[in-house]
Amino acid sequence: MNDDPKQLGCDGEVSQAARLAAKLTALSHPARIEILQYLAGNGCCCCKDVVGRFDLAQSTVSQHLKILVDAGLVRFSPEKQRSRYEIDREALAGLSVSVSTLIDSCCAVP
Amino acid sequence: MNDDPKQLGCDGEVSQAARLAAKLTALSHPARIEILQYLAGNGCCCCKDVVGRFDLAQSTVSQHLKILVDAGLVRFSPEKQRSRYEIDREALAGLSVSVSTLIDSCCAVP
DNA sequence: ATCGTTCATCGTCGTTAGACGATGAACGCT
DNA sequence: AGCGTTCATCGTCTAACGACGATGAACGAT
Repeated sequence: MNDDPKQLGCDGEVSQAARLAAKLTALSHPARIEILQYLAGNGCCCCKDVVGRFDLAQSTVSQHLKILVDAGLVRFSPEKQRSRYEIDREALAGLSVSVSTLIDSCCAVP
Repeated sequence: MNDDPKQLGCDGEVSQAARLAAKLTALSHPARIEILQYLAGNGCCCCKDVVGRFDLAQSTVSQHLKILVDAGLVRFSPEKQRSRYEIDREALAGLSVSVSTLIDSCCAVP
């Protein structure tokens, strides 16, 4: 385990960390955490609902929602007029497992 | 639960999301995830060890380590010459709980 | 005393994030 | 047809990130 020339695996390990980091990036903003909680508490929301809830411009909220959608944490249905945003519970559960796994592996004493 | 004027709690909830977001920001970079794993696997390391492991400049590694330390995920002992960096397992465990709590609360059906 | 190591910090540079207003498309309603 | 709503997108601006090289301090070793 010490004879690696330089960094960390050819692709598998790197992209795994990168994938997790991408999802964590989506979660690493207070507004997005609270938007997620709001979505969770309200099942299904349109952008306007969220806008009315936070002190942010509509474009900003739309951006944050897009980031959450792109990260795969929120599902998006381009409804006719008011698009619907909904928590992706499976994805969130998966992320929870990933984080736990990472942290557990870091906390385990070798 | 719908009569809040605008955003989200006066301070408690907001700063809780902000605090979590701050820690997640530290975790939201592939290099830092891998540095964390490396520290976990090696108990206690100096900066040079990490530098030799990753394909990053010493100053960059030092920066990443500082971010992890500032987030409270890594403990730092300014040893004489080679400073020691060590995983803070308690903090990591606490973060794991925070993330799980957040996600569980988001996955719970109201 | 001098040299090599280690490391934090500074300054720089290019890129991205975060916030906003403005705009225009799509739609419901009258 | 015309109006109001909703929303994604664009452009802009500032601030922060990520990476680097250079520098200097602190220390061990010779």
